[in-house]
Amino acid sequence: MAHRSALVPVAPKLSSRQEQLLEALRRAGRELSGQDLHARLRASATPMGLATVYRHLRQLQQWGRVRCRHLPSGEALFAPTECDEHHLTCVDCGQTHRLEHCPVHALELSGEELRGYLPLFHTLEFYGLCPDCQRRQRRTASEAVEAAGQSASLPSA
Amino acid sequence: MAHRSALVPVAPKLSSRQEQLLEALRRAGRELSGQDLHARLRASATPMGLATVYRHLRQLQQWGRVRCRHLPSGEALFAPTECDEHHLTCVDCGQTHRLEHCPVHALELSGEELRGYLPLFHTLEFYGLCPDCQRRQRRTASEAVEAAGQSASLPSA
DNA sequence: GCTCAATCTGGGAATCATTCTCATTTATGG
DNA sequence: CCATAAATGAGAATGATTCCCAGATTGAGC
Repeated sequence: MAHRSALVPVAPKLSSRQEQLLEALRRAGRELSGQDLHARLRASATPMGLATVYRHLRQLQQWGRVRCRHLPSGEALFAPTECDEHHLTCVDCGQTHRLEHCPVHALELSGEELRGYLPLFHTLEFYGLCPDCQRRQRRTASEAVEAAGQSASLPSA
Repeated sequence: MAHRSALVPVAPKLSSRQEQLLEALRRAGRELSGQDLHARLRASATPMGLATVYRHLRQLQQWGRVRCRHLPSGEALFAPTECDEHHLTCVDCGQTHRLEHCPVHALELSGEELRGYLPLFHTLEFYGLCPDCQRRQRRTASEAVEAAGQSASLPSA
């Protein structure tokens, strides 16, 4: 991934609260929601209000230091941009798995496609049905078919 | 893209309301939010309540007929899965552009990585700052620097 | 055509993450 | 120590989505 220092127009020194927030994200070792972060910092020596957490998250995102993705539930998850990972998520139960091997290596947009944007980060997310939810849905479907009262099939799963 | 017919466990005939919803999405020619769809259908001969819109959208998503992505604002946008496109979105103002050329062609997960999931769809989204927001931020930053009444420099990183 | 049960539907309340408001606190410079 | 600006957080406001439930619709069986 290209280093941001050369590109970002505002490459600001972070305030101590911003450092604190980013550090908490790094320590977590996994993506956290705004609420998660608030809860974690609440326990620390210098708690941070929810409004402040969200304010800084947005700022850090615009500075390219933090990226954000959304679960199917709508919950927003944040992580440091240097932690560039992708996921496989069940659209039913919401369970998500980190992908070990990034399926795309050099992921970049051409200059033309950039339209003058300053690139900050990207998300690549896969969605599907996890084995449990597949089973549950198959079961429900069978019941529906039975209820529909038919003859022939039930292609033996 | 692999056709779903062979894969999806429940490849159900859609109810007429579900067809109506999917058709509205197709006609729109762009991604729509649940609220958008509700508003559009409200005008039709057979309006659909908000609860029903969301119910069917979820169901269609689990059947692999509809995919969903989230704007930075958290708003969820839906589109038919056959319409497989990606975007470049400004993390500040939220403006989004459709990418004309998909930057990745064959995007697939290995069997091992699938963990038994039934793949339904994926999203690949790029985020950055649009030219306007870059300018605005540069301006703000300069003011800040002036206000800070500098001297030497930003201790680089 | 009629009856009954199961399903579908939509209005409105409930939820919940996020944002906004604004009074207070903190930092900075003089 | 004073004055001004920036940062902060408590709590209200917002807004999308989901939940609840009573009424409407459907389809099977008669």
